[in-house]
Amino acid sequence: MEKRTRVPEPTIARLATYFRCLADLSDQGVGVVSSEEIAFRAGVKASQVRKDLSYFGEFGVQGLGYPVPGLLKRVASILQLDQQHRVALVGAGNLGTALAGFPGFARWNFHILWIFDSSPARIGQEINKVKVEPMSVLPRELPADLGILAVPGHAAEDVAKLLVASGVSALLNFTGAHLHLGPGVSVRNVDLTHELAILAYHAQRLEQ
Amino acid sequence: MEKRTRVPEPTIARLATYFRCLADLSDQGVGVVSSEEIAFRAGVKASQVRKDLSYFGEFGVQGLGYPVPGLLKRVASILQLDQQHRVALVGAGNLGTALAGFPGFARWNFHILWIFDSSPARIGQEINKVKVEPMSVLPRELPADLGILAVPGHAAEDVAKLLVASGVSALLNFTGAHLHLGPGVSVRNVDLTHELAILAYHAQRLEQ
DNA sequence: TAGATTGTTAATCGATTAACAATC
DNA sequence: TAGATTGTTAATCGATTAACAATC
Repeated sequence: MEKRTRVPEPTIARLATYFRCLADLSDQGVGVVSSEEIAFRAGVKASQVRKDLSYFGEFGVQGLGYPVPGLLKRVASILQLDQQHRVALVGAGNLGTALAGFPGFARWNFHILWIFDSSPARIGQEINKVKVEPMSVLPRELPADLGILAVPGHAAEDVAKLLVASGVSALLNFTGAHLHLGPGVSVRNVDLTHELAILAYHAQRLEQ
Repeated sequence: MEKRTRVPEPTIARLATYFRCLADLSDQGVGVVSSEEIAFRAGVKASQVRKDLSYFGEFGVQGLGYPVPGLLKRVASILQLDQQHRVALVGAGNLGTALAGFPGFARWNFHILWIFDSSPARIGQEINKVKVEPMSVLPRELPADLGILAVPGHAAEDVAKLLVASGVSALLNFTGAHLHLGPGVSVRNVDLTHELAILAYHAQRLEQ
């Protein structure tokens, strides 16, 4: 086992993919799986799977493969998916509302427990059993580890700072704005228009 | 200018970020901008900006910077954002409905013109002025270049193939499933639970 | 002209992949 | 034992960055 090398970010992202594959295999009652099979399902190379897992320990049996239940548990534990996560959502517009009701979150142990918005029309409404609170109560000590930003781009940075001041240490940012935050906060940017733009670029090249 | 080297995928993704920065600058009436300033707004290095742009030509003036209107137009043209895009959406659940009404899409010239779903409860409904059609009409020749997959994971691959058979050459995949499609189709995967899992991993490390 | 900033090269960095010894 | 597959090393590949000559 490799000792405490920094784990590459792409490895973490792939681990989530492996988790999903392993959960499927587990549902199907498969007991042991090879890196080759995981790789095929995840769309990567087998050596990549082995390398990724090796950052965290030795989970396989030579000549045989990986015991599915054991590996599933270990990957879940690495990604903290064996724990309940409390999530604060800011922005109860179109997208925020959809995110609040997204069934995939609960299945992965992510629970949106707070929703904030600045629009009087939305404050007080209930979305998925959570009451929308005014943004003006922020910052407020929140026992949440994760935050989701679904506000307009121009408000992004200010709201991000309020969430961080409320105790959130990782943010999922849907605003498209680049956040200038300190090194103590982890950010993942999801920009839906960017994704379509990238596809538009490729579609044009594929049409020729 | 570099000649016809393959453009790295991360470069294309950053181009979308630059586009947004340039649009902001243009709105503010800024006439000329340096790679340094673009880089700061986009959260990258200045040399990265210059390198990225150099794949497509020379757009700057030495000693001065880049003329904002000109560069904005060029980047828009590279990403095909100067053209209307017709998008087919499959899956009118929680997420699909939110996507259909996402105002960012229209602003970037992406128009969802078709919505398909298999649930009788949803078929015939109107979402954002588009009538939901039964999935059973697919495949059908669609003058669409882009497709969005917002169906449950187990249906993902079948639906993807129907869209491809309908003429779509690029897919935005929200299902979390890995799609085994040929090389003639471009796919971007957006997996919201994966994003939260990655953040959960980092949040744990930041808390120590 | 002096100062500034581009475009491009070459060096660096980091991630992916192939290969294979270890071993079940 | 023979066959299979892991864990790990070393080679490859590709992307980022620094540096600087070109030039406005």
